[in-house]
Amino acid sequence: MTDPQALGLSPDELAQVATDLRLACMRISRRVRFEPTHDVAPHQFSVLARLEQAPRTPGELAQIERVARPTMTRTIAPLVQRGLVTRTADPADGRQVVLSLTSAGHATVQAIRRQRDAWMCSRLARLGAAEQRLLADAERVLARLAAE
Amino acid sequence: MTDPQALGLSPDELAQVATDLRLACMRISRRVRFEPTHDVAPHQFSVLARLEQAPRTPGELAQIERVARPTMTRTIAPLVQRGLVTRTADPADGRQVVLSLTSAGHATVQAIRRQRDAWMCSRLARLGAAEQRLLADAERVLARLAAE
DNA sequence: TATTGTTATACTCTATAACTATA
DNA sequence: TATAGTTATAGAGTATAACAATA
Repeated sequence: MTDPQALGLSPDELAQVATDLRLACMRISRRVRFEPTHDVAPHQFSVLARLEQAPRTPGELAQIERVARPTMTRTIAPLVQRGLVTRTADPADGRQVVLSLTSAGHATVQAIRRQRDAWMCSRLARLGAAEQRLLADAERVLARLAAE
Repeated sequence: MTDPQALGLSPDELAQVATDLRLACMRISRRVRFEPTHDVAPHQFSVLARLEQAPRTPGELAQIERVARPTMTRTIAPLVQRGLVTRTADPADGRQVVLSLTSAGHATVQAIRRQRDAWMCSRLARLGAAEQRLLADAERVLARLAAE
């Protein structure tokens, strides 16, 4: 097993790739986030995306998003006021409130997602076939990395 | 030229890769940013990193970071107070102030960068040799994408 | 008494408008 | 008069502490 092709990168090479890959991901993330949104701030979008999966109480959302409960109260207020989220009383526990996406909320989440995808999609389209396949393969590894 | 290997991905495949790749980059970026920092907020780190390249005036920094000048004034203040940045008068133009990193500022930038790299580096190290080389190649394409 | 959610208050980051000093 | 920077003030987003309603 002395075939260099079978070996991983050297520690130095690995460190260089780590730095460059991290920077590239952060820059892409930044570019995507700076794309025009439907006047929905990042923390608001996070909440809408969570509620898209399933209705949640404010307390659950606070825990998921790792913010204090009063912070979530204030994050939710304008979303309810704008008609993107509805509040319903929990029949089983009078203390709790259940938040759900309205149809307008669903539409907003999808529109923002489409915009963000469009940024990446237009850039991928300009690449050559080999590079497109390279990124398609790399994406699977990156997704695993991010999920760890 | 009907060899399918020579063709790019189909529009549907491209859209799927765009979505997945974007999400992976955003998640990695988020994970890296959430690593413990030396009590330096993201916007403060941006300024320190700029000053590492070269000394700058507050006005230049405001323009580069795309914030209002008074915002930059307030961003800089605690960095000067903590001894990470020094202010010197511009001998050629009495209105201007030149900001530079102190040695403590340099050390802080490098320490934060090392921490961020460590997150990515430890994960790359666990990958197989082929995946490491795949990401090394993909990084070059991603960097180009981010720079556009 | 413990828990869910809100209100009260304060700190940080951002902005625009007004001010000071220099060109 | 124009420019660089700061100060004044205000609007979000965040936090902790105190409160109300319910379990």
